[in-house]
Amino acid sequence: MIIAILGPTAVGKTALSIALAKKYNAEVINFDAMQVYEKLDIGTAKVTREEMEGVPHHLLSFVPLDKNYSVYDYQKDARSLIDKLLKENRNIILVGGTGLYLKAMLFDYNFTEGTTYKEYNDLTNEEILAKIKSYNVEELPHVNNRKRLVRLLNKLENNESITNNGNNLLYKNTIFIGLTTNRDVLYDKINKRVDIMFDNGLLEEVESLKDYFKTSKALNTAIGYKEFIPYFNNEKTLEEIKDDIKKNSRHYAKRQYTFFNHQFNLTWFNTNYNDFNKTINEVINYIENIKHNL
RNA sequence: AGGGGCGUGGUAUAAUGGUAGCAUAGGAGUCUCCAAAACUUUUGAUGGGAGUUCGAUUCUCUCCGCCCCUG
Repeated sequence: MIIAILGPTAVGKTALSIALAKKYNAEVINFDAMQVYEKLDIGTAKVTREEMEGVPHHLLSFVPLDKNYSVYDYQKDARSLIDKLLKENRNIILVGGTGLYLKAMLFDYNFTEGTTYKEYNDLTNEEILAKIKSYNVEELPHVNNRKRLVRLLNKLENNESITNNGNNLLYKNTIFIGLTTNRDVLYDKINKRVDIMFDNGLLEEVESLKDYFKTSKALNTAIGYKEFIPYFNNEKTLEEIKDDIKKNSRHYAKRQYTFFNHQFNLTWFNTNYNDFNKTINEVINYIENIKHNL
C-alpha cells in the first residue's frame, strides 16, 4: 500500500506522516523538491531526527547543495526506491509539497534522456513562439512564459513527443490524502512558522551557506533562502526579508492548492490544531474503509 | 478650547470640474526534467450630508474622524 500525503506548506503533513508510518509500519519517501538537498534544514522545515521517531526516511537530505537535481532525476530515484520497497512488502508513505514530483513518480510521465538543450539566447519570445507555431502545435504556451517556450521548441527540434500522458497511475494500491485548513488559519500558521524559523537560527543557517549562493541553484530558488540575498547586499533589512519569506510562502501555498486539486483525485481532511489525534484517526478510518477496495 | 493641516480599495499612494491610475495585499487559473520555478487572470476605493454646477472625488458649507501647534 502507498499512502500519499499532500497539502500546502505548514499544514501538518510531517506529523501525519509519522503517525501513519507508525500505524502501518511504513517507510517515508519525501517528495519535496527542496528537502532533497543537504544542509537546507531550518528553512525547508525538514523533519528532524527526533521527529522521525525511528521511521526510515528516504530521498531526504541526500543531494549535495551545488548539484542540479531535477524532476527527471527524482523520477528515476523514486521509482526504483518504490519498486524495491514494494518487493520487500513494505508500506510506503509519500510526503511532500511538490506536486510535479509526485505526479512524475506515480503516473506515466515520460521524460527524454540526454537531449541537448538550447537556450535560444539570440531569439525573442515572439520569435520562439513563431517557430513553435510552424510545427502545428495545438496548445501554445503564453508568449511571456519563456521557460515553457524554450522547452517546447527544444522538444520540437529534437523530434521528441509532445503528447501528454500522465493520466495512468502506475501503482494501483495508492491512496491520496489531502491535508488542509481554512485559508486564514493557514496563512496565520505560515507567518508564525517563519517567525519560529528565525528564532531557531535560520539566519545562522543561511549565513553558513553563503558561499554556495554562487553555485547552488537550490539556494537561489528555495523560499527561506533566496530572500536573504538583498540582506547580504545591504539592500533590505532583516524584517523585510522575513516579510518576503512569509509572502512567498503564502503564494506558494495557494499554487499548491491549485495544482493538487486539478492534478490529483484526492480526499481532503481538515487539520484539527487543537487535537491532532482526531485528524489522525479520521484519516486512518478512511484508509481502513477503502483499502480493501483497492 | 483656539489656530492649522489631512481624510482616495485591506495597506501605501497618483490624478482630475467630465471613463479615478499605479503598487502591494487578497481571489481564480495554467502546468511533462529550473516546479519552493515560470507564467496568465481578477474583485475591490474618493469618510457622511448639503450646496454651487449640465456634471463634484475635485470648489463651498457642515458633521464625523485623524494629525500638528498653542493654551
